[in-house]
Amino acid sequence: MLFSIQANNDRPIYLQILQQMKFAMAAGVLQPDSLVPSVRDLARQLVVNPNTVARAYRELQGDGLLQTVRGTGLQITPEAPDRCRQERGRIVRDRLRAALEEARHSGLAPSEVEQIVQQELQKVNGKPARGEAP
Amino acid sequence: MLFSIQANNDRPIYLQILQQMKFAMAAGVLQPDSLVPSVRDLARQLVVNPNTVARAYRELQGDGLLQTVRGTGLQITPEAPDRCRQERGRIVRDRLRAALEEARHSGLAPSEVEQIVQQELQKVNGKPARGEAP
Amino acid sequence: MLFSIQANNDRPIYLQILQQMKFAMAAGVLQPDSLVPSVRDLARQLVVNPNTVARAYRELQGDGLLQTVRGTGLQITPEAPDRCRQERGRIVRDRLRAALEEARHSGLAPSEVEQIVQQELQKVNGKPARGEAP
Amino acid sequence: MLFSIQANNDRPIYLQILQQMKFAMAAGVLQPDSLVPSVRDLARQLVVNPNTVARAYRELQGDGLLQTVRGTGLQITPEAPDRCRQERGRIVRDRLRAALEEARHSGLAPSEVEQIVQQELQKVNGKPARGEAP
DNA sequence: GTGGTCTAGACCACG
DNA sequence: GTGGTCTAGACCACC
Repeated sequence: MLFSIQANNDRPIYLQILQQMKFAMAAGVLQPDSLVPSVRDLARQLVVNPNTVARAYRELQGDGLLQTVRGTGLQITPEAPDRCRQERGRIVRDRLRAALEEARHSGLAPSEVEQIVQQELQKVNGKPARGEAP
Repeated sequence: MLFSIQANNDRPIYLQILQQMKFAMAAGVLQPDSLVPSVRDLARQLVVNPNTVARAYRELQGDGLLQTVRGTGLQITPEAPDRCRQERGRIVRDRLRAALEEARHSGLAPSEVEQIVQQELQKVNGKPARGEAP
Repeated sequence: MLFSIQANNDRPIYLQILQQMKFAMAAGVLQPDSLVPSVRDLARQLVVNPNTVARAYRELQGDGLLQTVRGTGLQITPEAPDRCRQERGRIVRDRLRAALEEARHSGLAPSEVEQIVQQELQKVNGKPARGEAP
Repeated sequence: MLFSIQANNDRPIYLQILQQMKFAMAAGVLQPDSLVPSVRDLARQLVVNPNTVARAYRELQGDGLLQTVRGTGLQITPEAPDRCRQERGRIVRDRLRAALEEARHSGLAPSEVEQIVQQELQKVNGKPARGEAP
């Protein structure tokens, strides 16, 4: 399956779908000109309301990453992969920067912050996804 | 005065106040037994709705970090510094972990993520990037 | 062949076909008693779904502009040219009026609207704007 | 009242709201920093579902013409008037051009098209709004 | 009070 | 079958 949704997350479901689609486009999992899963199908897969999927798709249209093919479905635009690769880096960098700035302003010494970063970095990298060898 | 509020931030104002007060308590900027600014004063200073300050204070009371002194104001509890120092580390760590996990699932290679982390860490610590003078 | 279809246009494809056929009948490009291209042929030519062509033809039948000739195809009716000539004027007038009314309600001054109309009229008629050579 | 909605129009209600707000911003009827009517209020006025209004507002946010002031309402951005003035001209021009190009390709002679344009232009301008003298 | 999110379900146009 | 629009109503966070 393409995506995983966490309903308890503080981030809206439609944004989770949106971002995961962008990441998938950046990674080449979703190719230009191909059709994304239909609103109804994806809604069934993710066990969410079709309107929620439609909203994510609508925003992706607004971003120029999807376009409608009438009566057929939604198609990934040619520009999508490039744009998503760029945005992916930006998203990741921005979120990391925000967390680091907050840490910096917490009163913790830079060395303490750095230590935490290294610890968490190892945890995250050492936590293999989908049963990879550790 | 103490805090800086970003109204356009995605984080609620009352949480910004709350967290910055905790950081100040952890850092010793706010000492036990001393009084925090009145709701109205702080609201005027920060140019926010008094209800917003009141909510932050209410939660700090609920956490046992502030206590009412009848007819006088809100006082920082003796336990506040210790508790805030502990919580500070937890907050910083949690936010960093979340950002790193998101980076991990973005499709970027771990080496790329690490590179971004190092770059941003230097920026935040004020160390010069690419040979800039400090 | 006859028509040009813009799939990304906001107007439905079947209506584009329909209207262009009417215009062709009005102009005499399509003559009474002659046969229109088969659904499949036209669909291939225009690279659209045969259902789409079929729908346009169906509506033209409903309008009395096409009639079936059993085992042979669809034939242009004797009344078609007259009817299309009349309708052509109505279509053009209606669309122009709608655009002008919208312009009227945009808050632009009538003189500004008129200026835009003149400019676009010249462009469309191929007349040179601002002293360009024709 | 600010706007008038035609439910029978072929254009979606949320787009009618959207465009009329843009026109109002362009005309200065809606000023920067002021709040637009609340979703619920406008929905009541127009007798449409609040979600429909919310959708129009959401798209205006996406265009950078509105911004949320949390717990307070939606505010017109400083850039809105300029952007809307520009867009107003573009919208009006585009729609007129489309209608004129269609007229041009209808098979009508340029002189006939021009005649229709002049007639409709007079009608539209001669139709005074809100009881102006003719 | 405000906007934001989500669900449920209906209807329509298009292919 | 597809997406698009609209309605109705619920719940939430924030101010």
